[in-house]
Amino acid sequence: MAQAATTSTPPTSPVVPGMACQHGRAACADCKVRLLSVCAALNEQELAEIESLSQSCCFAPRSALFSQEQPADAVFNVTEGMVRLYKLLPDGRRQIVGFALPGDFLGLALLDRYGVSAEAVTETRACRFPRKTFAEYVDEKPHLLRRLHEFAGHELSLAQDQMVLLGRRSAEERIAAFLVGLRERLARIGQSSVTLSLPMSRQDIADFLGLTIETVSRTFTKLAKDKVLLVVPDGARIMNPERLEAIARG
Amino acid sequence: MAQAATTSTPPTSPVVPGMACQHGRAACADCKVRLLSVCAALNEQELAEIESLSQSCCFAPRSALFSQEQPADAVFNVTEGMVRLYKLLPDGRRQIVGFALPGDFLGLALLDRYGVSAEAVTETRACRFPRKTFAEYVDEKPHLLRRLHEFAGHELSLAQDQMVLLGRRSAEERIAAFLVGLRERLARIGQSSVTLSLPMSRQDIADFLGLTIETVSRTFTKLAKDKVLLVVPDGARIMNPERLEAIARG
DNA sequence: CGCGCCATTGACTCTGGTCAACGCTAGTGG
DNA sequence: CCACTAGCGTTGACCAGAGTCAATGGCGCG
Repeated sequence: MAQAATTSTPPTSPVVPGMACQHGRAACADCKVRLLSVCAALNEQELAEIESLSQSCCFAPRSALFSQEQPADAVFNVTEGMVRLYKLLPDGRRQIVGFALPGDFLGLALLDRYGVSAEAVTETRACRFPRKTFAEYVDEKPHLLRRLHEFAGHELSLAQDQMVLLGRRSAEERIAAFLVGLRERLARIGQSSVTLSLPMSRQDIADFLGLTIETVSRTFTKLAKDKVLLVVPDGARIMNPERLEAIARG
Repeated sequence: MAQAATTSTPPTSPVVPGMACQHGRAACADCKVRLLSVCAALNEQELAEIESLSQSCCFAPRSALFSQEQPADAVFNVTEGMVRLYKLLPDGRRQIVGFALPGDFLGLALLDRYGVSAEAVTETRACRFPRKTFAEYVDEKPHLLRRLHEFAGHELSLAQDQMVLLGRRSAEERIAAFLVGLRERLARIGQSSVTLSLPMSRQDIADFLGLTIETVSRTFTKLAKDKVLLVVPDGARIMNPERLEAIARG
């Protein structure tokens, strides 16, 4: 299973090896996702301040950022990669409640314990803030809190859309909505591409959409047979976006 | 279908008839749900201020507080009754994303348009704030924003639990989790009772749990046959809470 | 080369959906 | 006062979409 990320803190460097952090840290001023993230609320001065509160962390695929029910000692700003957020039932059934992309913030609720588990899907980089430090900083920066609240509102809206998907849509509609939604999110962060990259496994997709791996696979095959997509390794090329969107909207 | 609530504003009185508001307004200082609601973040002074910004509204069963996609000109603090929040698919399929109870806040996201529709289930009373006015007030009261954010975090957590329910649980588990969850919420607002009151229709329960009315009915019957519940008009008496909770947790 | 993992496909099952009948209750009007 | 109706909930019979179980294929890696 996923190893725990040993976030040992080298006292002098803001770069934390996490699982295996090869690259040095980019300065916040140069951050590619800055304007997409909560940090867009901050001016130069504040950016420097918050930079000093954070560590840049790398996470290898399948490594955990944090686990459900653990004391929430840190919050994260994802800058690169992809993270799956999930909950487990006692018998092992898993529901993925979201995939976090660059610009997404983990730990919005600022609660004492994590409500979900988070695992890197791909090699992931994130800025890590000790929760208490971060919460204190937020307390003196209302515009940052405002920004966090906007993010929470957006998350809530996505969650409600996902409830509609899980409660009322067919397998084909779920897959279509998933692909359309992911494409939109990737486009918003400047990663639009003819071929949609799907780094997560079929099992991940199934656990996100409330399906089984077999149904996901069959549905991809059907959409490919209908010339809506072309299934490629670790991705899909959307051949007929209008048709896919029509299926997605129900 | 649900009539639109004509929120005609009598210029002198803070009591808005809404659909049919028979009773006068209770002062915020006497508000029964004050400590449960976002208002708990406010001191006496602020309570008076916010009281002057709001109108007390009544909504008859089946009347709309607001509708999805409409411009969000108001936010609400529910003080009495029950509200269903739902989304519709183009073909009429409905997913209820939550039931709001006294103390709940509607319009957390403070966005330009409502993301869901809201309809009174029972006779409902709510404090109505013009969104712009409310947003301006929040901007100068960071501790109120903080409180709103806590509420948003809590909502998000509930939404994630609901995703697990919709994505991974059986019909019986859904019903059990619904009953246990509702009982807990009612207990938290001081409405605990041996017999759980279920003012919403079977169709509402079905649309909340991603089931059909027939499956809801059959599952209630099964739980009754198993002596876990006793089904009564507009409610259920929980005969075996331990068993129900065991089913609910999966 | 062969092992293991993941995805795909097929055959069959089953949970929950669909369709239809029926009953109960509340409201209405003769 | 009671027949009639409308709406909601329950129940039964049947159906279908997705799940389960199992076999196979493809690919990367030791």
